[in-house]
Amino acid sequence: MVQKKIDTESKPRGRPRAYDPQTALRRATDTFWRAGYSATSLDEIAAATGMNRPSLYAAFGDKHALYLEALAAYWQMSLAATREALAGDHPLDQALMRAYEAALSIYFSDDSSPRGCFVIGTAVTEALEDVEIRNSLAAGFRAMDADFEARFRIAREKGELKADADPAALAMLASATMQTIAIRARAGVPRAELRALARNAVTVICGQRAGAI
Amino acid sequence: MVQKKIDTESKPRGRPRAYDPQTALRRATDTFWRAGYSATSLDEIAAATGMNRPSLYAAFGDKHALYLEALAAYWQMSLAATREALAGDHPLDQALMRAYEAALSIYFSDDSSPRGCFVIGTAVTEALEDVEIRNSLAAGFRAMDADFEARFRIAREKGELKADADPAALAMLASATMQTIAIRARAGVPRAELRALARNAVTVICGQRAGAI
DNA sequence: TGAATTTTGTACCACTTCGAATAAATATAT
DNA sequence: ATATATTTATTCGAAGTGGTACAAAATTCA
Repeated sequence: MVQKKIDTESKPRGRPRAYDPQTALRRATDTFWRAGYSATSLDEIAAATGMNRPSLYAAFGDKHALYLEALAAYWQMSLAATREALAGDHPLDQALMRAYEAALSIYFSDDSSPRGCFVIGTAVTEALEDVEIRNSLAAGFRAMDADFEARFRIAREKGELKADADPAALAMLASATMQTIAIRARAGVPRAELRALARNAVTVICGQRAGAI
Repeated sequence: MVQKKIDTESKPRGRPRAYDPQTALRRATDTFWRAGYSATSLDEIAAATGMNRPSLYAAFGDKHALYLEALAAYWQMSLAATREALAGDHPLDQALMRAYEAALSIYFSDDSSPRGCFVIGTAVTEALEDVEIRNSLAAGFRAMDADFEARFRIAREKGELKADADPAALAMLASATMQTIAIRARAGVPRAELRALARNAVTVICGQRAGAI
């Protein structure tokens, strides 16, 4: 007699859905990811999700709303991955490398071919003429900067960085490194090369070799 | 009686062109710049250039060929600007800031609104499914990396950097900084903020404050 | 069993897209 | 003048676009 949760147990009235909204959104994301927002047609998304267009509209609204939902979900997943990589008590350089490795496994998550970052690969182009996408971009970058900066602040307190190190400046460089990896992945640079790039960047950022006179 | 140059003086046979290919290409570039490759129609380009579609075809070939030409011209202009900024005998930090200032004045060259980098804003999206664009991207990035690296090598020889500084690693970071500026400009970050970002990055890259213990 | 409800699938619509075919216009050469 | 050469302008067409209307299908409730 215990009603487990409201509406979790009781089946809805009409014809049941033939798709799972979660996986449908993931498939739609994959489709946008390859060709970008404008070059992706609703027919392609319908084919990828196995839904037909009216079902897409019922589930997500129009193409724009669907893309925004995909973008938001990607940010959430992506930022969580970075945050989790930076968490824990690893040394600074290892924590940074964990973040870049996490990013790389997203950028190379497609078996057939590397595709870089969904945000960099699809949202940046649209940002100029689309306020909502532009705002999502700005907010996401701020969040990533903040995550890096928090870690650098901890590092400075722990003595991993000199007392006069600038966490915000280092965070920008860490984000920039993330972005250049995303871009270069889409330009065809192989994963191993990007990993080496990340290692070099980490070395400089941590100040172990960045030589001034 | 002196024939100045072959075919420079002698007018061609038929109806003269109503457009200047140079400015037409520039206008087409501006159009792609705003909305990207896929979202820009030939009609919009025709309107922007004042040409009609058949004339566009006669002059540049199809949409794809036109875009490739615009992309090549942009790379040439953009790389020349960076190279010129890095040339001369300015101190390293000033030379780098000159490069970023040059980039900023390109990214903010439109009076109405900032638009970031043409490459980052339009080519990265298409790179995945378009080999020629992808190759152009890869080559352009290599060229920019090489330009920065050459300057860092000189800096090391001149004693502006420590003897064990890694010019290639620093060049990647310098390129990454350029790219993050390009991306953030398109995301709406104001110019002054990007200039400050560049200054911070230069400070770290030059090793004046990048503090390790 | 039959009514109610929700989703699916087909078909359709108005519009845009790229590309080309064809005719008109404008110049030079003879 | 007339022929020739080249560009411009109009028009067309076939395919694709996002979005919607509507009937068929599949389920629950009474």
